Amino acid sequence: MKYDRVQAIEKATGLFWKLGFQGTKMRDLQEHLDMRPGSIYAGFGSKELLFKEALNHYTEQSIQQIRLCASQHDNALIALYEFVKAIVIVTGDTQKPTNCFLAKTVAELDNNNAEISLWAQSGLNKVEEEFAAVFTKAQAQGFLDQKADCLRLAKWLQVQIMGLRTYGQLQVSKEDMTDMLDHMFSSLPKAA
Amino acid sequence: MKYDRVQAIEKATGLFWKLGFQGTKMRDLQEHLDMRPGSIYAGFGSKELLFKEALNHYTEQSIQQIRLCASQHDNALIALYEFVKAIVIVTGDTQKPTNCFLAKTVAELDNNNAEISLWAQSGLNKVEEEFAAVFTKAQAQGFLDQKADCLRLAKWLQVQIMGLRTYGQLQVSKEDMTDMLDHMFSSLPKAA
DNA sequence: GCTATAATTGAACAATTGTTCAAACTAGAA
DNA sequence: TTCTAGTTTGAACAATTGTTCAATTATAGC
Repeated sequence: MKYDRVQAIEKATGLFWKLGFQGTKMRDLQEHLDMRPGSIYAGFGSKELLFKEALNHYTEQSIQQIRLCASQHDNALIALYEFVKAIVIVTGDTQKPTNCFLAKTVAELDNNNAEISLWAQSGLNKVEEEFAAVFTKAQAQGFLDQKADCLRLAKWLQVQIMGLRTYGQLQVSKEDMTDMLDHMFSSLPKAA
Repeated sequence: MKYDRVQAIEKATGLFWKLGFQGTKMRDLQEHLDMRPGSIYAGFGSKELLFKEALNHYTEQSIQQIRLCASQHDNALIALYEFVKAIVIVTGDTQKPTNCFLAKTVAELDNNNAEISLWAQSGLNKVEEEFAAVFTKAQAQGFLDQKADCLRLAKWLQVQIMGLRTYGQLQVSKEDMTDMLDHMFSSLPKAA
């Protein structure tokens, strides 16, 4: 029976996310995906190609999450707040790393793996565009100052999320995290 | 002739910083330090112990930089601004990664290398204490609101730096980085 | 059933990894 | 010079790495 491709990519994403590209060994993947090396290579070509699939999957998933949040709240700014909160405030049961897979990949790999790093950077750009779109929506809704630069705000949000997610790997209380999150969003240029 | 220990640690720090713990191979170190494997092991014990030395060196260096900035400016808030600016705004000639070595280490290593990760976290705590001390100084100088929580501000500053340094790895213009940096510091609770 | 195509298996490979250690070298005291 | 304690050397090792491929098993059309 042929293996379930989507499920395999999901499992690979989880492992790569946690261990990184170099930290994940083919034998870890074999165990985690319950696939033999031949099958993995037949299906994905190489460790690097499978990793790129994982980056793509993660990026698409992230964008879907942003759109879901945007559709669930009348106020686009609150939608962004909830999106970030869901990522940053750890709910004890999930085992997902607090870290951003794309940012982690960019940090891990240098020029020896430039292609993978650029792949991850491209994912971050897509996410940033999505943020900008939601800010524009907030502007149209009248929740955000008309003069605000949405592209710049999207960059700013990326920085904030990267900071919070990196910091979240340390032992920080939920209160401190929520505190910083609230402070962050209260500094946005609200409509007059 | 015996090798120069401090210089070796400095070179090792640069390499580990750029390539990470897993990405740096013993043979890279041998080449970079111009030392044979036997000498490295005689001097440092193992790759892991040398890495810890590098983390210590980086942490001490960072704290010294903060103190230097603090001593060079009458306004402690401006001192912090200049410290962050020097780190985040890339001056073309230096080859230092924009990334924070400690944060990168925490991100790279999971529970399989918990000890090293905790070592890096301890370094981040020391730096955070140093930030808190400078904020307290700013308060004493009357540049910061007396009611401000300096420990909380230190955490906030860590988050901002982590965000900016991670984001700085992408292709961003100096203008955008400076813009975010200025915006960041302008949101501090200045004294009335 | 039979055959042909597709997918899976897992032993094996060459390359790379962190590390060791006997031998060679060095510098200073006698 | 001779002795000795401290260093450095680099070939070698066992373990681990990403990857391959001939053999095996499964699937589907007749």
